[in-house]
Amino acid sequence: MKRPTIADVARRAGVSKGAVSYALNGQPGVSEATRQRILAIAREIGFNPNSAARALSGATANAVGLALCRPARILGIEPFYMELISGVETELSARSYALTLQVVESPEAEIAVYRRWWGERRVDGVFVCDLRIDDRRVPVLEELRLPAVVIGGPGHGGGLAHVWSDDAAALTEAVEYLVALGHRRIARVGGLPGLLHTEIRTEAFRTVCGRLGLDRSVTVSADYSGEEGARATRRLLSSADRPTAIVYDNDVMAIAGLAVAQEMGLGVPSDVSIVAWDDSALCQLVHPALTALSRDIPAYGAHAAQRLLAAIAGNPLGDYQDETAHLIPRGSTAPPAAR
Amino acid sequence: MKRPTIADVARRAGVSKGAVSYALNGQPGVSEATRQRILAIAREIGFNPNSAARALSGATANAVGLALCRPARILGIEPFYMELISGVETELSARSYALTLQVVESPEAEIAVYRRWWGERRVDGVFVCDLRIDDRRVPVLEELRLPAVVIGGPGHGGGLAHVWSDDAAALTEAVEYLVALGHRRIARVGGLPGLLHTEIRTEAFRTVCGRLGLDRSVTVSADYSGEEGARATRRLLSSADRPTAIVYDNDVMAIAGLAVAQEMGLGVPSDVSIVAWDDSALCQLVHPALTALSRDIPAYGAHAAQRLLAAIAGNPLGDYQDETAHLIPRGSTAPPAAR
DNA sequence: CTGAAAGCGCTTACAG
DNA sequence: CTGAAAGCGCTTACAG
Repeated sequence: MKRPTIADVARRAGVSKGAVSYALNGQPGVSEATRQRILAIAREIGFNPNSAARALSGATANAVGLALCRPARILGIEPFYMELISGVETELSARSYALTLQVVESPEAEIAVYRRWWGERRVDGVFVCDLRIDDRRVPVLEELRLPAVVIGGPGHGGGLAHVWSDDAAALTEAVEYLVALGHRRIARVGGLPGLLHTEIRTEAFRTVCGRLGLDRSVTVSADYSGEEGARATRRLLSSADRPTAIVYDNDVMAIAGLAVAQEMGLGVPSDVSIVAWDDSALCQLVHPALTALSRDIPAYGAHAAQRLLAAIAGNPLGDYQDETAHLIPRGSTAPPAAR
Repeated sequence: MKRPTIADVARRAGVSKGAVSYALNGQPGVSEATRQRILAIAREIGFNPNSAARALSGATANAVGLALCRPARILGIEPFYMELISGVETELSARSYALTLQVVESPEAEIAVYRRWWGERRVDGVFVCDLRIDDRRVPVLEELRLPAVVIGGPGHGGGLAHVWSDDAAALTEAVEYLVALGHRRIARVGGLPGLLHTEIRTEAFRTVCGRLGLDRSVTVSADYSGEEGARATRRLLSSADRPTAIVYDNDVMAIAGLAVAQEMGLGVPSDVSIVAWDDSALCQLVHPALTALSRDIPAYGAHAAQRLLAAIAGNPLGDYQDETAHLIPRGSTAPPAAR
């Protein structure tokens, strides 16, 4: 099959190629009657503008990029990214923007991808995930002037726009809830150290525990994987001063923690209460269902996409604070048993 | 920053733009010495070919497409797709191919996406997932002559190349294993009816149960989600003629089934044995860990990508049968208790 | 309101 | 082995 071009439309309509371009792009320069005639013909012959030609003249690729730097085994199991992508897509599809996805091995590789995308003019902008403190990607994106939206924050994104939610407040709510139930020895299994949201949560945990006088609280670091979540839980639950409640930085580690408790013959929630972060469907698949810090991740992605498209269009909207995750109590939390 | 173009490289090297193009693409037409000089300069000034310009003249977009038609809540929770994508990416990145991802709402929308991608020349080829019997996407892709690799099969892909694995054999192995343990009442919670791999498994289940004389075996249909997996399990376990073992079409439903059994006060594996399909890390997160039909999904994706790139290059390699999923026994299966 | 033309940055026959 | 030129299919000033 031969792809129809703008010239085919122009010939059929008896106008110039320029007129067709104006009509298709909603620009002034053609009469309304002509525009409608051209649009009808384009539809009839199944015309779609060649994206390469358009990119070459218009300088917009109509595509945005998302580079993910997590090992395959974590990417697969973490519902977060796919949910985020689903949300991003709803915005992008509506404006016929494509999403270019790339899985990278390291922050350096990710930076190389950005440089290549920029050089190839392959994308008009990018999403930046898993922001770190003093993130080396930020100055590169600023130097390239590649429009970018940081998913996460606040802060540490240089001049890049953030779409973020208040993790400190959410964590504080979870701890206060556990304390209201009567817990005093609360532990936290944190995500990868160095990631900004991990650090924000660690700091918030320290703060709220200090304020409430929970002096035996502790954070153990893990990498968001089930294996490390399990290991951290095993360590916590076999310590002399066993916590009565554990807050996890994602749902995968929380589920692994639940299995470890059951394995060790401890009841959940009778012996240990468990709170998960990120309330994917996973949390309701297990028994007992997990109390979780929930938020609408597809919406989060959609907001990020809106901001990125606005930045690309030259109307940056600045930072955006998304809803704060809120606690959904389920069967995995209860008052601690008297011991 | 101004992006360097081929003209910048040519000027610096004191050669024509054509010579630079030949040098960069490994074509004959420049001496080895000149080629090296040109490559060094390109590297030095950070030149990357503009992908739009290249696509416009060369007719290749250096991108392939993947359209996924599953609701966000299932996409997020099913590790399969992300693992597949990870594997696809390893092949694509190695050849500087980009992956364009699109989440669609319906098979019709997916077909529209293919037509648009083709018309826009946005991708050089596509992956087709979740093949159905008499799949309407197949004739469209053939008509468009858009190179495509079907992930799944065998059969029902028209002239499109398949990368598939023998689900019938894997399912048979699982049932034979359960029978060897002593089970006679085996149920199956199947995936979405209409999907080819679901139908293949349903047929294989019927066949092996017939052969082994398991006349009370039954398949219940679900949609791969945890909710429906739980509902189906609840139905099966509350029936008078309760099965002693259940085989699930994915890991998410199996985990939901495990929770339901525990909820109902049934022991796993003492009262019910559970076998999951697709052995993601999830299966080892729960307690007891799930016996699963395991295969290397990133490798599956990588093979599909190799085939697609070959087809795009004009050297179609034909169908490819990937490894058959093999059973990994874990704690969720055991001989049935005497009743 | 419309048409003819230049130009985006490459690739690739075609001459030398 | 190398250079000059056409062409891919659009967009967008620039004339009319």
